[in-house]
Amino acid sequence: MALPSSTVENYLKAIYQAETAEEDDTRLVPMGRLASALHVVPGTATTMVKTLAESGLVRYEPYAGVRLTAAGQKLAALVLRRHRLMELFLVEVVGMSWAEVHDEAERLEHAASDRLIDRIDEMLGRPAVDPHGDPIPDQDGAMATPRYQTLLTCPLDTAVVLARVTDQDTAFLRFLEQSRLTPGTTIRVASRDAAADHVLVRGAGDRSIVIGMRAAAKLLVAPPPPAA
Amino acid sequence: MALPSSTVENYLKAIYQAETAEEDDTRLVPMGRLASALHVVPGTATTMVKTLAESGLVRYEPYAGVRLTAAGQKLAALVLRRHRLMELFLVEVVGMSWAEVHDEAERLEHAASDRLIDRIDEMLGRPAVDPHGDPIPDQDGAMATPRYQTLLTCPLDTAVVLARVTDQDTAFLRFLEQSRLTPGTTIRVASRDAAADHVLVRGAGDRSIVIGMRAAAKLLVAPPPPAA
DNA sequence: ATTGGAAGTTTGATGAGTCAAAAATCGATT
DNA sequence: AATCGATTTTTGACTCATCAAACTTCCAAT
Repeated sequence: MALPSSTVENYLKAIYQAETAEEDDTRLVPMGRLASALHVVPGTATTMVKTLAESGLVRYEPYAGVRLTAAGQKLAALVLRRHRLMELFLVEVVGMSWAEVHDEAERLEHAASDRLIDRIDEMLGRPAVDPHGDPIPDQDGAMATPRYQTLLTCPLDTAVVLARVTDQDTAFLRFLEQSRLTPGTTIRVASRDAAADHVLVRGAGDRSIVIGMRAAAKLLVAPPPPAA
Repeated sequence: MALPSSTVENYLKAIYQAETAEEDDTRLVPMGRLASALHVVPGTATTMVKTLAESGLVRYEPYAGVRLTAAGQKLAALVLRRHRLMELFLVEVVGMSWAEVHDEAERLEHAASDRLIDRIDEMLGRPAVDPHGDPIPDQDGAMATPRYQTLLTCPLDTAVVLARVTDQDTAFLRFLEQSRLTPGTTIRVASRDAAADHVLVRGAGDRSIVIGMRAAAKLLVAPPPPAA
């Protein structure tokens, strides 16, 4: 019941993200997925998960997988809160690039006190989302979870607003930045070609960007806001 | 030669600070002092120091003590750089209190990348000292080390500028803040009484503050700057 | 010179987190 | 239903950092 180690925090975070990555959120997270998300061998994940289960943070079903308990969910959400507030802080206040803050926050999230995090939250005006559009949980671990469409599912030739990017890879983010595909930007999907495995996006300034379908699935969009 | 663990960083920092705490900087740091600074038992310090010696970061003389090599000094200075820039950043940019930033920086110094630290350095205008007056090493680990007097040694009834506080204890710092004894303040020592073990300070707004001699030794002062 | 106590070192053990590799289990296909 | 292959679990070992407690060394006072 002492304060969780950063290893424990990382396991909880990874389980949380694996759970919410699937729309079917009743499914257990298999050990293999968890292990590869954390860059450990499967045996390590099994061992760790069993101790997490003993702490009451997860429910573990041998050979089936793992799921967070309410306590584990709350802790995971608070880790995400620290991570996402830190990211936004690094972008807004420190002036770091959108693409590079993830790795930095990955370490700082375990070192920052609640006091510091709350101060940052206040400075930023209690923001709802981080620079990638990921929602920021509040002090109780509660967060809004809007359901977005992706560039694969949204209507063609219709203006939509890029709302969220579900991949933190630096190179990918740098590409998006260069292509002006950052959250808040209004775009439209011109066409999709399953055979070519690509999507043609009409972005800011009517520029055309072709991205693969795997990448397109990572770009979440919302209907444009009612014109101001 | 991989990146040092935060434990290694803490040992180097503690050795560095123990070395420079004494004016006679040719002396070795005894294990006991190091162990108590790090809140470990002496045996632990001995073991760790031997592995540091194998890495070439310290020179270790059994039963005598330990001293940093050039490599160890540089690494220690870079840890202090991260720590002190972080402290100043937390005060200046985040608006945290002088008294509480030390503990926060104690953890963040191990998590912040060089990139972040350099960005902070730039934001703050490449400052020379942190909020406690401690000098900030540059990227190469070099730092100015002015020799100050203390409230025990400076001339009586002479205006001096409080330059540095060599104790990071939160309660002590809070007391100093309350007493307006913060770096940059011009003060004078009205009297010293060895029998009473106290020093009478005339501070800002001519207020009188009586502090013990142990505390007085922690307040370093410089001659006042030539009047502007 | 001896010696007693302080300081330092060694030894054996522990806990956290990890890997490699052997063993067990599950499930999909025949 | 039997089996093969993928996934998962188990086992044994290892590293890092630590402590407790036994042991050694040093030095200052007799």
